[in-house]
Amino acid sequence: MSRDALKEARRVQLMEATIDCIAAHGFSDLTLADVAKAAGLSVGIVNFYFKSKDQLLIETLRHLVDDYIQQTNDNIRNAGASAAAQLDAAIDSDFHRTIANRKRVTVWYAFWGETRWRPEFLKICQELSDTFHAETRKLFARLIEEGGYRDLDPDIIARGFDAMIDGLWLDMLINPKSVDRDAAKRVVRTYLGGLFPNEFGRQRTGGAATAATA
Amino acid sequence: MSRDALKEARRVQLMEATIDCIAAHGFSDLTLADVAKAAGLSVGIVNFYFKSKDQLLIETLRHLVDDYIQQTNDNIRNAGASAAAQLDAAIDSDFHRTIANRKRVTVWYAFWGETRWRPEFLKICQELSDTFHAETRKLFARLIEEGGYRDLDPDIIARGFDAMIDGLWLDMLINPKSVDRDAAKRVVRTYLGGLFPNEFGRQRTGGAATAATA
Amino acid sequence: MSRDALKEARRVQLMEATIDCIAAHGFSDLTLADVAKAAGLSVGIVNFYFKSKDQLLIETLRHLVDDYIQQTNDNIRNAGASAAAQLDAAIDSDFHRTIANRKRVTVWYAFWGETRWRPEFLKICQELSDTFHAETRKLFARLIEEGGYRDLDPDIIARGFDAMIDGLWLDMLINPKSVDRDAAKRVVRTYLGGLFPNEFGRQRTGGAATAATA
Amino acid sequence: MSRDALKEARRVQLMEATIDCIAAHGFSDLTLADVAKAAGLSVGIVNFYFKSKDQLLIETLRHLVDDYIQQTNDNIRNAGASAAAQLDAAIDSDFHRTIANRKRVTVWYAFWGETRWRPEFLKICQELSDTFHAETRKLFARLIEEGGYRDLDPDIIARGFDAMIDGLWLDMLINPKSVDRDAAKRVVRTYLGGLFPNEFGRQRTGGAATAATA
DNA sequence: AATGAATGAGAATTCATTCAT
DNA sequence: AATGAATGAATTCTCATTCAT
Repeated sequence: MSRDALKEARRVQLMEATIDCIAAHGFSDLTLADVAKAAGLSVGIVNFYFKSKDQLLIETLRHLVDDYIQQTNDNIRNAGASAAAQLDAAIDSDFHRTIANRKRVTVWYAFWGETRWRPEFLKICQELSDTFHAETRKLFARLIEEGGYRDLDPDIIARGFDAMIDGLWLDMLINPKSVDRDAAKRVVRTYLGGLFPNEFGRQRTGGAATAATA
Repeated sequence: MSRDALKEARRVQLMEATIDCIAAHGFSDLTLADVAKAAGLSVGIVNFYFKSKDQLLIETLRHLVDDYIQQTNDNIRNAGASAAAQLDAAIDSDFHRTIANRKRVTVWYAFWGETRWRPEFLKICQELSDTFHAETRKLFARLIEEGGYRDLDPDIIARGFDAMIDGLWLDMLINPKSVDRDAAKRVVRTYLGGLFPNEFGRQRTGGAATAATA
Repeated sequence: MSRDALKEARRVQLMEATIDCIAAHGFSDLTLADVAKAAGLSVGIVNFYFKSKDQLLIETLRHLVDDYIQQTNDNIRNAGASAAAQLDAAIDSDFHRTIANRKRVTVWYAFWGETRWRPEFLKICQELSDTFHAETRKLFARLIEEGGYRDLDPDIIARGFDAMIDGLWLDMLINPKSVDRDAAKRVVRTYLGGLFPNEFGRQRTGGAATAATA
Repeated sequence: MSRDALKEARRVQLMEATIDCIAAHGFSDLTLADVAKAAGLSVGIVNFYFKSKDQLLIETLRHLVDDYIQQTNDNIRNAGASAAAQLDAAIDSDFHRTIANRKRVTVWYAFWGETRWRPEFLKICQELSDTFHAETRKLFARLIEEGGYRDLDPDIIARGFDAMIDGLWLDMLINPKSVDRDAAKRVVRTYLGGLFPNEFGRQRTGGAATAATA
């Protein structure tokens, strides 16, 4: 492995360790000593690869965002061509165990909790939010057209869709017993079923698979 | 003022100062010195009225929750008797400026961000979540009955409702320009409009007021 | 003792401890832990009374300067009225054991060594230097007039006087065996003896006392 | 270039880099990383050519001293044969721009400031001091004899001479605007003019050139 | 009840030094 | 010979907590 690649690997190693540590002990109790230990390295190492703790956190958030975007895009791209199928894939993706597991959700909320006072966090979160809103709005616009719906505003529906997912993540965080992955998906599909009965209506249990891929 | 009342007044004063400080500087930068200063008192005071910083935070969260519950209940109680009217009032309440202002939302997310590692926070948040879910589920159950709807699961719909509100708060936190109070309410009403067309349908702009209070 | 006076006393205590520590271990090995220990207090104390280590050093230098100025002024004021007597007192003062002891000289040179990169140090040293140059120039101007000398420039002579004293301090630092207090005074008086034979000439051993107070 | 010569060249390169770094950032902020960077080499290199940071500093001081001695000797040797001419050359030399420039003086004082706690520094400085005192004492002894002076102690005069130069360097460090090279030389010559009127007297501006080379 | 000086544990950060490559 | 990643001890600074007044 080249020296540069090795360096990048170490950085990723440290960012993953940071995520683990936040998940394990929380944001305000995060110490660089813990991170270094989790990465199996020495205390001085973090300040060698990252200018400061702040910088480590910023880059870790960026890492988290990139990861999320890539996985989601992959999952959507693998779905059928119809807007309904892709929305359905988006729902599955957002509650897939590699994305919405307790650790990840925990860390997302940890970052969101600090966002207000860290301009760099905010910027990254805004970018993600904007990117996804644009994406889902496009899907809903296509769905409305493909389904021949009238009087529906894709922007508003997309906002509700995104917000509901974030809110369900919070439920999974706070009430993991009441809200599991499948329950969460059912909730979202009920929302969409009201507005798009042909594509998402009437299936409480089996998902929208049949309709969506039809 | 009695001795106990004075004591309670001091405690409230300190909890409010805590909320202000969290809103101003963040959760992980919160110092008791700041809180004391914001309250116009001396550093030693916090450990006098609260056993520890942790305890102060726990009681502040409780204070926040109580405040939220009381205000929401008041707002719902003042609405009409129908489930639709009360749901409508709940929406208005949740995005009212005394509840969903930037400071409050900021602080909610600050606490939620830490919830995972503080069992006492978690417990309080769970209680709130459960209480409200029970409340909204009841409202939706009544709405379904009152409206003569079939095949709708009040539990699922209530979950989506609660989640969407929390998610919209996050939007207000991250994208205050894109998502303001009115936009947020429209989003929720669009959700309900899909499922309850008679009570919440067809009004994209004016709110559900007409239908709901009918 | 009032609270404010107590606070000031603590500050002085810490500055004196700083001087002791610099004298004992050097400038670049100075740690706040050492200072606190020398003052018989706990580690956190320095940052309680001084904003930072830098600030402690700056104020310590100022303290040192004030001390020096006050002592010197006192010593000069106690001498006779003639310029010669006062210059003689200045020489005695500058090599008096309370001013030019090894500890003090050590610390002066420690600060001078850092002066170049610490604008605040530089400013304080410049002020001292300017103040004293003005003072000695005035004395030499009077001496020239009182003695009826011609073609002597008080400014140049004063510069040489001040410089020689600083340089002799360095000798005392580096070669304490070759240059003691008395030797140093003799050196300065030899300088003055060349220029002011009536007041400082011909006495190699007894000092200028006789002539000066004549 | 032989292996040994190359090695020596690297060592000199690093010592010069050290001098530059001290001049640029100060003694207590000197890091080996800076030195290596200034020398255009890698961090590990210093500990390769010098056993430790301490050793590098000691050898750098030695380097500085050797440089000073060689230049001064050269400058004196090029002067006339008389003691007066050589003393005059010594004065010119000590304030020549290659010796008493701000960078060099800065670094000298940086070392002197640390001298007290570093026995090796002290030893080197003592040697230099002793060497030069012996040298100047010899010159003054010759001057006294050549000029037929009586009752003058060459040892005392030489001490004053050396000290005055060191002190004037301090002035150049602290008050570069008030004390420049020419002013400094005038100050020293005024000192000597008082004691040796025939060789250094009566020229306030033109230097002692005429008398000295006579 | 209230103050605020004092404590000391804990954290980020720096940097001389080592050593595998 | 030279590099630079990695180490870990040391240092400054912060801050919850205590306690004498």
